[in-house]
Amino acid sequence: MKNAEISELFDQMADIMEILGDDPFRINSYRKVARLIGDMPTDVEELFKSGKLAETPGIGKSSLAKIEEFLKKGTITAHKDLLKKIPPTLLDLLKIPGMGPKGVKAVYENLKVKTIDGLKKAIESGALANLHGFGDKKAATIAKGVEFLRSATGRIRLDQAAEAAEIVCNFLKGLTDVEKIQVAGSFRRRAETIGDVDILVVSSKGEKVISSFTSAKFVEEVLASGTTKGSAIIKTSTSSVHVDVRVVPAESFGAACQYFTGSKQHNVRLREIALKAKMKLNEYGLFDKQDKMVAGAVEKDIYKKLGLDYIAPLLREDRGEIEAAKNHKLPQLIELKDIKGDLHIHTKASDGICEITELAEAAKKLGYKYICITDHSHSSAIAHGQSAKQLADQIKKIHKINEKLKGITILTGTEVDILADGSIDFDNKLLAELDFVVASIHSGLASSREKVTSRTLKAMDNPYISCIAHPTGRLIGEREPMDIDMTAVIKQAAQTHTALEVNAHPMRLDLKDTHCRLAIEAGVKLAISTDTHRLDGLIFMGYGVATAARGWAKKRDVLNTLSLAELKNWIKKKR
DNA sequence: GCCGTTTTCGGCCCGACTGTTTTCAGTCG
Repeated sequence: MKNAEISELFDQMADIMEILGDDPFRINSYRKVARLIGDMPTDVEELFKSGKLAETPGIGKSSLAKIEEFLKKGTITAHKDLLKKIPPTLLDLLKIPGMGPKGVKAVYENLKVKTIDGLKKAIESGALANLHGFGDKKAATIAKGVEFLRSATGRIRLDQAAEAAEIVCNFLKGLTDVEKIQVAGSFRRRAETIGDVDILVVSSKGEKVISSFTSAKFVEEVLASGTTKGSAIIKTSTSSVHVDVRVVPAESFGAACQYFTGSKQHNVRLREIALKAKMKLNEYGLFDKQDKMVAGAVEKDIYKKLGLDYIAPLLREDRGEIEAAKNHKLPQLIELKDIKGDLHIHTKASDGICEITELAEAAKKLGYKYICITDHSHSSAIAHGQSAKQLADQIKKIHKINEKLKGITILTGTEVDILADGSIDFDNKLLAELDFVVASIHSGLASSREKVTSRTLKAMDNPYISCIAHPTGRLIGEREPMDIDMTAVIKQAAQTHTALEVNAHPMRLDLKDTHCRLAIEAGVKLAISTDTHRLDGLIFMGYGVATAARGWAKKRDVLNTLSLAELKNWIKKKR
């Protein structure tokens, strides 16, 4: 799949044109193509061949020709030509917070700085501070930016963002001048990684609230502190998180929620719709041509006045939700309360740390009707996988526990390894004893596209395998997904009556949102599971539900919204 | 570079904060 490479090339062309001072609107169209291709869950080559790429709004003749060239030759002439115009290392400078295209151009032309190391020297010698348009403070900001780039990956996981949001919200709740608090930004949309946490506050004492925030004890560093906006790095138990707090007037609260929730692309589309209707939309409200506010205090009213159904934050990515809202075709999204059980759980028997009964009791408190115990199979030696005998004993043990247990049922299961040749770690006779089987790949993740794909397809042919767990194997920020043909996997899942897992762990979120959407469109059931190894991991279910919902999942698209009887019937159909 | 229920040419989203300035440019979201 060449989507990521093509997306990267278009972004690079846009970067170079920015440094060269090219037409901003032209640059924007390159960025748009980069985003569109990067977001596509389907192989761009397939879309090109079927002619669907040419129909995609935002991809015109010129971009299409460049993409075609890349598919045929592996390079884009326009990209090579642009690269000749600047030293390629200037693109690294652009990644430094505080350095934009103008700054990069200025240091290159005036100081002959081409690299981050060169920039560091220019900062140390004072040359940067003496440059026209710069100064001591700006040089210091850029020096910090260089450090930031070296230390951090820049983006954090959902659970890390959640902790930061909780710390700051709890603090703000304690301030007397704060009337309302709302977390916005990519965290509200439950994007898979978060850049910074945006928190909105209604208050008439903006400056006071901001200065309280920036001087709070959890603040490591203050980045900005004005009358309506404070920006700081705060300390959590696992990381340092960039948090922005913005104070807005009550009459603009809804507009601010809308604006700061984004995504940027979604907002651009809304403002275009406003302009066409002779109105203006900004973070203070929606205004008619006499500049009179027609909506602002309530977020839903903004959408209503623009002629749209209310769009849930999870869908605000400009992936068709605006058209659907216009035509009253938005899905009724799945919610956490629809979940009736967790189908992927580890215990002490393999690499978990809990007893079966502890997990069952905790799940009961969450309102679940069933859980499935799925310890590893013996090939996963690192995870202390169970032998066939150990699994057989565990089945008996679970039956016994079920006899005494009230209010929740424990299903017997396993997370069985898909071996290198696509065969399964246990024989079918043993698998037939189990209520529910998830299968997954834990070895050879870096092998070829053909290999990892055919292993997965073969596993799905097994009548006892009800679900493929973490289908791409990615670990966000740590490990790339396998090079697996998801179109083929989804097709096979539909044909073989196999569910695909949405692993809810914030480090996995696998399937990801766009793959969820493809699976749903193909009629595949999703199983949202935590894959927990400990008690407190059960609460990650919400991230999985959000990811599925970002893929437009409704309740009926998700396996573990079924009652126990319905679930058993569903499993029986394949056997 | 892309697009069209005002348009095949002429538009293309909007504001806060900062720092370097003498009224504004650059960056960010």
